[in-house]
Amino acid sequence: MPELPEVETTRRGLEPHLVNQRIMTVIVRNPRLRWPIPSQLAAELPGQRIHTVQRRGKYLLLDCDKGSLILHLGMSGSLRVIDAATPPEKHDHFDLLLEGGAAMRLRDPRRFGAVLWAKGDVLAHPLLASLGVEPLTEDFSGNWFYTQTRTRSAPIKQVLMDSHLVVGVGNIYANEALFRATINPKTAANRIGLERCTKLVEAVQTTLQLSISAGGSSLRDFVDSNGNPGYFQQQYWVYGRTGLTCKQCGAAISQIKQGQRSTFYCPRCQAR
DNA sequence: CGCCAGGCCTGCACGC
DNA sequence: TGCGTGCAGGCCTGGC
Repeated sequence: MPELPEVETTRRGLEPHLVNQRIMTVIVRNPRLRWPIPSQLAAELPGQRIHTVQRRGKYLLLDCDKGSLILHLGMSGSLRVIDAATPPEKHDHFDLLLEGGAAMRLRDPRRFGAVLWAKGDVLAHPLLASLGVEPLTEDFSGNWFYTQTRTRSAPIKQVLMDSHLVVGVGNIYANEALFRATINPKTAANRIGLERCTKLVEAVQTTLQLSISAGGSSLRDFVDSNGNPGYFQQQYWVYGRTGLTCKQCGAAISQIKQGQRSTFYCPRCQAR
């Protein structure tokens, strides 16, 4: 389940293998992702050079000569750089063959991911244009978050996961950050004061940073890696720990549903 | 067999 | 009226 740290780790792993590489061939084995992979890619991409590998939210952006390739991993997607001769497996839907014999291969069993092509300003693409602030920049501050949430009466967890406000905070890290900030996930966002907003913003940043740092250790093995950099090393405070004891206070971790998503929290540490 | 997990878009209903 | 907001549905497969 790639969240921002996994996407950023993937970006860092891809970057040295892709930048300044020329695309030789595009292989689409199954175009049926969240949206169809554009059929013109196979004709349009070969010959183009990749200039940068960037990230916006959970989208990876490969800036090429004549446009940008937009990649999203959905919830089960992974990207690897492998030898182009490696036989594809069942859910390997998309390859970019590079000069020199390497390939970037997308695997996505559940096909919630996306491969799209944007000409011109990629950030103006409909999927990217209305995204919120990047959580690891100064734009995401306690003051800003406090101001933004005054009109939001929804539970703080759902507001935190609104990608039109702040990007990259998925279910796992929303739960973890709220624990760190000792805020109850059900609290209405506009009932959280400036001080606690600041605490929450810092908790989000700490949670994401720590996770990126953990994922970084697998970067060296990105080529031929399992394609899930960092993901298996996670240590969670609350996520997936229903009924287990809180690592902070020993109370039993609760699980509830919010907006059709599972929420985990410590009823004692996160009382309000 | 049924249910659940996950990201996030789309479409719809609601209130100011 | 129009907009912001919040809710629900849908897309998929693997694992229990």
